[in-house]
Amino acid sequence: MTTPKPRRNTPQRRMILHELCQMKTHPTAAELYAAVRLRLPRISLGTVYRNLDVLHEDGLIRKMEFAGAETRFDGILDPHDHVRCTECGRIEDIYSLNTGLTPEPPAELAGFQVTGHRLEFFGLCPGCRMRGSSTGPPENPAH
Amino acid sequence: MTTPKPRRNTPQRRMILHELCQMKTHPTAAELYAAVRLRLPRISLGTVYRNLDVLHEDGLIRKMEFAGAETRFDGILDPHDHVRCTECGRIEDIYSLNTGLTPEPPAELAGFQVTGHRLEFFGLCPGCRMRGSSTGPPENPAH
DNA sequence: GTATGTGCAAATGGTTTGCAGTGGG
DNA sequence: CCCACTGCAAACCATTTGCACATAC
Repeated sequence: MTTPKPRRNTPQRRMILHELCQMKTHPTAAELYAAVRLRLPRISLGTVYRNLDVLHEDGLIRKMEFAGAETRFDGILDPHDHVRCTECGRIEDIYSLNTGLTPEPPAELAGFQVTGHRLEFFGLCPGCRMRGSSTGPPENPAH
Repeated sequence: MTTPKPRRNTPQRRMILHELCQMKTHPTAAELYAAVRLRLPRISLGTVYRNLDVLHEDGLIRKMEFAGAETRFDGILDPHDHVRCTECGRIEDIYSLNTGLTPEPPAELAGFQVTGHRLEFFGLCPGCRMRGSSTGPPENPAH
């Protein structure tokens, strides 16, 4: 049924996965590109994107798409939610929240066959909070 | 503290709000542009975007930003969640779900001052479900 | 050998912006 | 009569893609 696609173990792919798993942040493709380029100076951003797709398709990494912000990637796979700082874009993991969705979200809603969900909080991270973002809201989260 | 910005009641702005409130779907800027253009043929897409921003800023409409998909707009303001079809992009409102977040989400998470949240489900809408999307998944929702 | 993967550069597509002119209050 | 707003077109920017070459297996 699900014949896995043939994959080649290229240095680029290896290094991308390696660097991603090192990083404790949730880097964007561009940030990861910068990190990988220190080791593989001739790698291209397109290759980073293509490999992130492949790695995600193979279930080796997490791809976190955010509304109105760059996609971020994560080498850690256990399920959790996120808080995102509307000021600086920083992401933190949320494990402890009782979302009322555990252990499983409803299998059906409004006739839709539900295959997944995403719970995302936004606000101000400690840093931005402290330095007082009275300079005005840079982003108006959609809700 | 919060001095409201001076606004002008232009025909374009009036028509955009009017059309949006008529529509029962959650149109994208382009869809709304098409609808408004039937009445105001010389309006530009840029004007639609600018007015949607203004209307959202003034709290008159809802702006729904989705990960990896076009932003959609809504003239209805009461709080609710959404299911989005990963096949055709269709959006349905979810009112009935106990998310464990009501009446208010936590004011603080991981040191963040939480200002909002978004709960989004994805799956297959009745139509796409029926016609069997065995053609392969067109989108790999990030979670 | 072959077809998957790569570097490069150009294309895409939703959204934003600069500018000169318009018109609401 | 001023400044918020408009139409138009170009700019933006994250991401994707076409192509010719390289290389993992």
